[in-house]
Amino acid sequence: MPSIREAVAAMQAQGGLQHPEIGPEVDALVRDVIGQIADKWTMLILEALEEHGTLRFTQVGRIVGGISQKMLTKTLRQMECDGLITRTVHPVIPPHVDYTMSEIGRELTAAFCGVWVWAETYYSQVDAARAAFRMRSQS
Amino acid sequence: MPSIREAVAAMQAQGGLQHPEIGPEVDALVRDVIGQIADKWTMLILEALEEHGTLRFTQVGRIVGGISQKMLTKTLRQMECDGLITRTVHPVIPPHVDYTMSEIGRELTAAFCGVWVWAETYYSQVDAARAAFRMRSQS
DNA sequence: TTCTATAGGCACCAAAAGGAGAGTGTGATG
DNA sequence: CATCACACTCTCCTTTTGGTGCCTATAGAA
Repeated sequence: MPSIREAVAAMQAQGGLQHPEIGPEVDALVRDVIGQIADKWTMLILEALEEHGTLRFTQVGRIVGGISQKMLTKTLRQMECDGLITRTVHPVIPPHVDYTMSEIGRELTAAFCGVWVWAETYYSQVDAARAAFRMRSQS
Repeated sequence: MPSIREAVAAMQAQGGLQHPEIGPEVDALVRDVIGQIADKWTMLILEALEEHGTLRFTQVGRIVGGISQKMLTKTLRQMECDGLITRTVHPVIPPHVDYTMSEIGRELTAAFCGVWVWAETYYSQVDAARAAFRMRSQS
């Protein structure tokens, strides 16, 4: 199993500064990016777009499911801002807006694939661990 | 939600994994698990443990950096509950508690490696996209 | 004797996230 | 004429998140 060490050497800046050539500002940026994209709705929207290609506003909402209009707007704006998706407005009435994944959005989806597989593989073990934890806490 | 179900099925087809049936309750659980572990502090703590092996409470706090005691306690508890880490209490004074990654914690870290690499690779493009977005918004 | 270190618990408070519902503009449709 | 549809925006409200400071026990050091 390849170590995460090489890939995220910048993160060591906090702990031991074993790689001084990667500055703390890079570390902060990577942290910030992770903080933004490591969001529930972002991942679900990425997945919806990966599945269905180009989608309209309400279509994204329907496919993701359980998301309020407010959060849908906000998350889509953030993703557009970060360059994960492309927003195309057709100036017609009623309004028509298309959302499409960008190249780095596709790359991120591919990178996140492993986490989905992990969840699918281990969710039962996580569930068992939670039950065991509750039993331990009671005694 | 059929979207996740199909996506995971596609991943399994790609990776050669096989699961006979995936119901909506499984989907909800997977969503829940993703929602729990897709957390900033959880990821940083996982990385700290991957880097340094077994750690004590204050060591984790120092290595992660910028985390309050309250959030450290809470996140560690959640991770222990989910079975991502193992907590060992040595009944001595002053108290001594060790935190170690479990097997599924290591698997998750490995699965998440791709996202760290993505962030390392594309953070500059994300930064550029944000600047472009701000320019667009102004005009 | 006094002080320190460890791993938290608990109470209080500020800030942010997030949901519900109403409003908006207008062309097409009944 | 009235209604619908889309893609939002806005306000009000509740819930969650997260920070700060104070508290605990006690062996060993100063």
